[in-house]
Amino acid sequence: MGAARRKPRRRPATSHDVARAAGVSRSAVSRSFTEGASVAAATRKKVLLAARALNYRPNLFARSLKTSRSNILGIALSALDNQYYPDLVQRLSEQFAKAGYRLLLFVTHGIAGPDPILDELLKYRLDALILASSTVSSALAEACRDAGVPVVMLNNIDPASDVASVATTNEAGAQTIASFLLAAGHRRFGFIAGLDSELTSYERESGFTSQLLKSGMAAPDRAVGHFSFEGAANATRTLLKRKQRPDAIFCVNDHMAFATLQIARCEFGLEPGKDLSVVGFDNVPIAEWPFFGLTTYSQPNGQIVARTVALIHQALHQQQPVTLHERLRGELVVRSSARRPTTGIFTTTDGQTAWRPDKPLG
Amino acid sequence: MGAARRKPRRRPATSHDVARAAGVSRSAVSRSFTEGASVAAATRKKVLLAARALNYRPNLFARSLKTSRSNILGIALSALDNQYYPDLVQRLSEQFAKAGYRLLLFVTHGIAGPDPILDELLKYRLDALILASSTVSSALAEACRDAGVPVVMLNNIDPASDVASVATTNEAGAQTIASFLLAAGHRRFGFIAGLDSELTSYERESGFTSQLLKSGMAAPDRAVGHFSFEGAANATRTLLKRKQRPDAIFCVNDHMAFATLQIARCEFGLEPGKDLSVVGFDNVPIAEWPFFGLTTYSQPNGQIVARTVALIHQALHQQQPVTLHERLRGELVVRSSARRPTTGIFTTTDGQTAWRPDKPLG
DNA sequence: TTGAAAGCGCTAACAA
DNA sequence: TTGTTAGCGCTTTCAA
Repeated sequence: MGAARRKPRRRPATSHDVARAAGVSRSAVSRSFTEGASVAAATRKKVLLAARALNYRPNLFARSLKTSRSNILGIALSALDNQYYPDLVQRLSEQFAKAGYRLLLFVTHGIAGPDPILDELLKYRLDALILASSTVSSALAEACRDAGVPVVMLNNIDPASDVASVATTNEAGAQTIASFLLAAGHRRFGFIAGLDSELTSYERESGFTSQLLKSGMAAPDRAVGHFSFEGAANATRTLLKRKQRPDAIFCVNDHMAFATLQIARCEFGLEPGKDLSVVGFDNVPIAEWPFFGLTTYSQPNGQIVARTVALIHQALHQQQPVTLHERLRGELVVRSSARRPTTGIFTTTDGQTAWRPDKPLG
Repeated sequence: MGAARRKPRRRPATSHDVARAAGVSRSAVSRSFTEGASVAAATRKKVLLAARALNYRPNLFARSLKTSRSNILGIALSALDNQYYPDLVQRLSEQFAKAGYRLLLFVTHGIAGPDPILDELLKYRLDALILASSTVSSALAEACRDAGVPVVMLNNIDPASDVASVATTNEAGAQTIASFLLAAGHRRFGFIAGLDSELTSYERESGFTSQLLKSGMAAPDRAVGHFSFEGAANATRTLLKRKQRPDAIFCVNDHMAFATLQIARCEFGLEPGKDLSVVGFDNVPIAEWPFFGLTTYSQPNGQIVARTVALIHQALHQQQPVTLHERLRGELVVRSSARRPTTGIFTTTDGQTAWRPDKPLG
């Protein structure tokens, strides 16, 4: 079947082949494929024609040897089961593709020390590295940076480190959530943490708690959910079994909030938004599904990605290394999983219902 | 802050640097980093020591120039929002990492013709290409194959093409679902297709319909959901608004089944598993969440990935190109979204509840 | 077991 | 604008 049309074509054509076919030098071929190089239009046309005929495409790895630019970016991820990441990866992939970069995937499931993956990362001459794994240490980031690879950490800030990072305003977001729940009349709060060692989790907890204390409330009853569904389910059971159970729970991310929502309803018979308010953080795509209707603080993924692209572009095209900690503001998206305050609700430009405090938070 | 400990280290160390430091030739360095090369133990130790001191790591791209092996695999995906893919990608990434390969990501959102992405793919000297996007044409696959890049298509078979593929037994799975629903006493069926042009969708529909007809039933009432949540929501509304509404709906994948479940309950007040049976296909991670409890035909992702690894290994280490269409059997995982038959239910070795027909299907 | 030498495919001075 | 030349960092014959 179709054996006749199979071309063996053992070795792909090289610039040498094209040069010969077009009757020019290899430099002319190279220049024809380089944006803004000085080639006569006629020459380029000849070359492109020959190239097409021979199915020639410049070998990027050979090019990278000369230019020391691979056009490949590494991206380190851990939990792809957390719905937040697929969306982020898709956006990053799209935006970087536009700029001529591809993403090389490194899935690091909870690696502690920097060493095992570091060798792997450095073997490929990555133009830059995006660390989007919350379990990855900033030591790894620094090692890469010291090896000359620009690094951007996504949603995983280490203020003590001078590695560039882009993140959401976790603390302000959590403060907004606290104010929102207070404005809705809640007085007994629960909090489900991710991992105590994790800064993102800490920042959100800190913002939430500080805002409650500032308003004269008690600190929230807390449990740790380990960023996993099962962990969050257990944390929810712990909180809801207390004699004085909370009537509002803030989960450090949506993934865990989904667990809380389901355990509350299925095991405790509590109606989210009525008997219990549940708020998450991330605004992952399925948060808007009718079964969840999760009220959650959205991460501005579009902006996060745009800034990441800009930062890496800057690191690649300027002399001095980028050392910046950027914070991007999200929005509290209001749905049905939490009771609504009577004031402060508005509609955003993209048609979502959101909430902001009447007066800016301290 | 910490400026003192920053090492500039402009250019990474090369084998030449290491050779000089260790007092050996560059060949000796190369051999020390090559599995099974003939080097004296003492020499290798010297080299490794010097390498460590200089932070040397072989440049994979330079190596690939000589060996014409990049150790990079391309993976083309479209819908990362479909929960099926993150799990697949994670498994592929893990298994291939073990074998020394990395995945380079190509997110193709519904590209029609082969050309735009083909150039991109071929610029990188990929050792092989995994096509896991259902919207990608087999023409693209053939173009890559003809360019000398082994291709494996995942869950996207084109029987007319001789490109290797690994897929689930879609037809048998759908037949099992039909039998399951029949055994549970259903007599009025609905079907939500993905895309009419898509073979996976067609195979599942064909298996479902043929089994119903074989049992003397009418063909299912059908609507097209375009593999999207909104599309499936609309398809569900269409089916449930009929005067003779179906009491069992098979959705071509889980992603759409979630939409059906929610529309049925939230907009039509139907209780899944009681008033209406809903069955999906894939068994994505969240199918087991309490709110869904989706009865669905599982894809054997572990096996799919294992076979993909094997196929690519084979294509890379043997002479003749691999041209195989592999089919792997899944299991109908029984949860609560569909009424259960009284017989045929059993527990699998990994503790899941599943169903098989009493006598094998024709 | 080791080193010398050639070359993988490309780009970038430099000179013409 | 073009071709010549010299590598980028590595592996791999081939001799020693």
